[in-house]
Amino acid sequence: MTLWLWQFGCKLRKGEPNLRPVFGWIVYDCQRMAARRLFLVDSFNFIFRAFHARQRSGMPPMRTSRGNSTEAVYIFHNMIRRLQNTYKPEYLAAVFETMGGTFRDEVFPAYKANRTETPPELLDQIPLVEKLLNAQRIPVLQLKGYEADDIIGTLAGRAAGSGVDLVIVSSDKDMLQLVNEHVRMLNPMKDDMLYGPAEVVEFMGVPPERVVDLLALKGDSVDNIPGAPGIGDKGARDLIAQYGAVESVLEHAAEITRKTYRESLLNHREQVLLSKQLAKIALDAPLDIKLEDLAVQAPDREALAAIYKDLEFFSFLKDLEPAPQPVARAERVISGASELPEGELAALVLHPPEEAALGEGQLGLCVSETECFSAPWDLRSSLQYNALAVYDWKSYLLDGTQEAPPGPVHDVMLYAFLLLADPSACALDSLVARYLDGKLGGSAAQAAAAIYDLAQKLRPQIEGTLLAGVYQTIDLPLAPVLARMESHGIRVDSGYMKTLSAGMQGELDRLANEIYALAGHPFNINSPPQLGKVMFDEMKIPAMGKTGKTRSHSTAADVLEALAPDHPIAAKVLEYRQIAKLKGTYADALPELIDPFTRRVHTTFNAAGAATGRLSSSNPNLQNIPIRTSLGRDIRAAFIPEDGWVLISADYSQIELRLLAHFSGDRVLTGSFQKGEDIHTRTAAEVFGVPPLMVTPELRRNAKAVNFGIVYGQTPFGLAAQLGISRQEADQYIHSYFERYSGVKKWIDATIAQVRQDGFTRTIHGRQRAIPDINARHPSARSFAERTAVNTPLQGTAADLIKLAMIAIDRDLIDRGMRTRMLLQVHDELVLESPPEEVDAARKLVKERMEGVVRLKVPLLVETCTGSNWRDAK
DNA sequence: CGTCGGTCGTAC
DNA sequence: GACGTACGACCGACGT
Repeated sequence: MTLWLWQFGCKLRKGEPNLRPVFGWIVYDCQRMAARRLFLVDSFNFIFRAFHARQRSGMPPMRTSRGNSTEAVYIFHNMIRRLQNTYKPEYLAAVFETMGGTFRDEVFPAYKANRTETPPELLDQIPLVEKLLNAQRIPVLQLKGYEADDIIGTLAGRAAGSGVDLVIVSSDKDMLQLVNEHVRMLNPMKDDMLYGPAEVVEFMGVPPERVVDLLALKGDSVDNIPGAPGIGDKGARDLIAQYGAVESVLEHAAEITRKTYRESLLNHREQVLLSKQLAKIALDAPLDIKLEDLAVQAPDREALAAIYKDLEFFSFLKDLEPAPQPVARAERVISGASELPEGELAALVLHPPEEAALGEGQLGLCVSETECFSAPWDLRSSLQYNALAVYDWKSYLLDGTQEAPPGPVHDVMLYAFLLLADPSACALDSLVARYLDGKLGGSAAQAAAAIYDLAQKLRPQIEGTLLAGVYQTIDLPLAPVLARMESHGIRVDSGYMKTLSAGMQGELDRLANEIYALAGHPFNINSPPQLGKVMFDEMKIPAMGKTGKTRSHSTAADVLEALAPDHPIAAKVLEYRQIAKLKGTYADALPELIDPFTRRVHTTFNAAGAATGRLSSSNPNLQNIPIRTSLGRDIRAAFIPEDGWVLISADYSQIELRLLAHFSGDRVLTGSFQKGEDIHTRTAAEVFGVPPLMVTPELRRNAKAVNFGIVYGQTPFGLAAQLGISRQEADQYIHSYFERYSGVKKWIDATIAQVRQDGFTRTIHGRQRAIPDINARHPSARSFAERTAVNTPLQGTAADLIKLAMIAIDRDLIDRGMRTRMLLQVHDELVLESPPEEVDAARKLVKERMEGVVRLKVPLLVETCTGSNWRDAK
């Protein structure tokens, strides 16, 4: 049997369980498509520094009840566990030095002569460290005659171009010479600071390839590298900046004006060259290791438990206890590819390795009514079960060039979403409760069994309906497109964002003090109840409205806006709120969500996220980045393209109103779009009975609100509140609108009547949504249902259209071998990034695909803009 | 100390 | 009650 895996999306590495239930030939979970990573731990380096840091801290030494020192073992083991949980590396090894000399001692016997002797209580712990590593099944690398640096350097050289990124875990600045685009250094002693080429320049003042030259000139007392006497850090950096490599500095030694430098270099030429030789990490150690030997494996739990007991690491011991797993059908554990059962169809689930589970994932498989299986899932087992073809699917998602799977593809989440049109009902446990009348078991095998059963139930309900077409032509083909967008992510300028945040904090402090002065005392401005008490009880400002549920005085923006002219505190609270919102939700939150390895922000697009068929975006939500206010647009400016590239934004112009024109066939509205008029100006002219040239900005603004209101089913009350006019005036606006746009009125009435009859509404493509409350007794519930009935076909059809355009654009970009990438979808907008030479072609392609996605009674119009950030690409 | 409903505010 | 679809920050009541 061939089982296909569809590897999707992102976020797994952060430990967020984000499994997508799928049934059939294909399975998908949500794993980022980034390069696999090899973590090499510079073990002694960490052990020494951690040990000495702890000793300096004055804490009492950590011992077992038998009196054995364990602190070095504890700290090291804890660090390894933290690495595994935080970064979920695919490959991991601990690198050690051997006792005895290296080639460096032959060229310079005094090398590292300054090193103090290793204290015996530390030395005694090294075998324990190795024992723990063995129990964790983490390979230990060492090679006689070489230092850990050389082993790491050699593997760094081999990693280049192999598709595997290397992360050196060390706090040794010498190691920075190895850094490049695919090799970074992670310093666990310094809050996991990650050094790429840019950080090396910032920290050392020279690029990685000049780190050796820097050390050769300034020397290193720790390793006893002599360097050039009289030349320190600053001097060395300046000389390198001017002349480059050490050899070149020496060549120009005679022309150096500063006397001490000139003479030092002329007199110590050989010593400097020797220093360079010592500082240089070997890239050619004779290592006999294959990458696959370093793949992370599940630990040997029994062995670990025994060691934890022996060392009295009781907190670690607790983590080892396996979680209880309910068994609902014959469930067994499989251990090898040869045991994979034969079968036509199968449901398969990949449970991501979660935070506490020691980096161990689970694979669940269900092949029949009676049997399901589970197996530990980590990289090693994926390789072992090579029938699962994990990496074929990875490459499919990366470049989209692989063949499609041979059989039908069933995704129960998408089926459920098409059937129910209710995001909250589509989680696997809700589906199990609804359709299987049961409870979801905890194991991956149980989840697979549930998916198997759900697929049997749901597929027949889709079959032969319009929903089958929506599934085949829209939702299923969109899935890999979304996965690619999530995987690409978008760059956020965190330095800029931090500056912005600091400025905002200043403003907040200033405003808070002014507000406290007006109130007479400090209070929590962020708390609506406290603010209400201050403004309406203490300061006796007349209150306007009450909030819905708690019946307390509302402090919402519209209330404060009304009070602002007479009450300075209201104006200041409004300003405070705006800044606090932008700072808390965006400026502070977004930099936190930058993936340290891709250096980009990877949102999750939820295909079952909105009842109308729209997508939703979360972690972070990139569909509500501010644009309306100037300060808000500053946030948007933090979204930037790849260096030297260009952001492209493509917007549907008035897509929902165009769909309204199409559906209603209204003469004025269709005519207006066919002639390419400014739609709000024309509406103002119609509603207010003036010639278009007489429409003032004020009138246009009002007409715009009316147009929006029509799409959302607005009431006179709502329009009045929106525009700050009387109910009677709002009534009049809406009345005139329907008089002039009688086709629209007819369509709205007919749509509501149809939903009353059928109980549901549909998009052009057949996506449907039930609206049971359309016949409800409660007038408010019924009105709500009527507004939903009008809005859903407009919003839902717009969602279907942009999804179809995305599928076409994605296909085109792949077929043409373009480097342009689609990054974001914001309901009626697509954001792409493009290398300069592709920008024009990409703009043309995107506009054509979006405008040509369907033929309506009115044209679709797409505006494209470019810029060096998202704000300017507008 | 964690969960959850309420309020408020961003987006389209 | 009053404008459709989302996500999420913050607060504070409530239960453990």
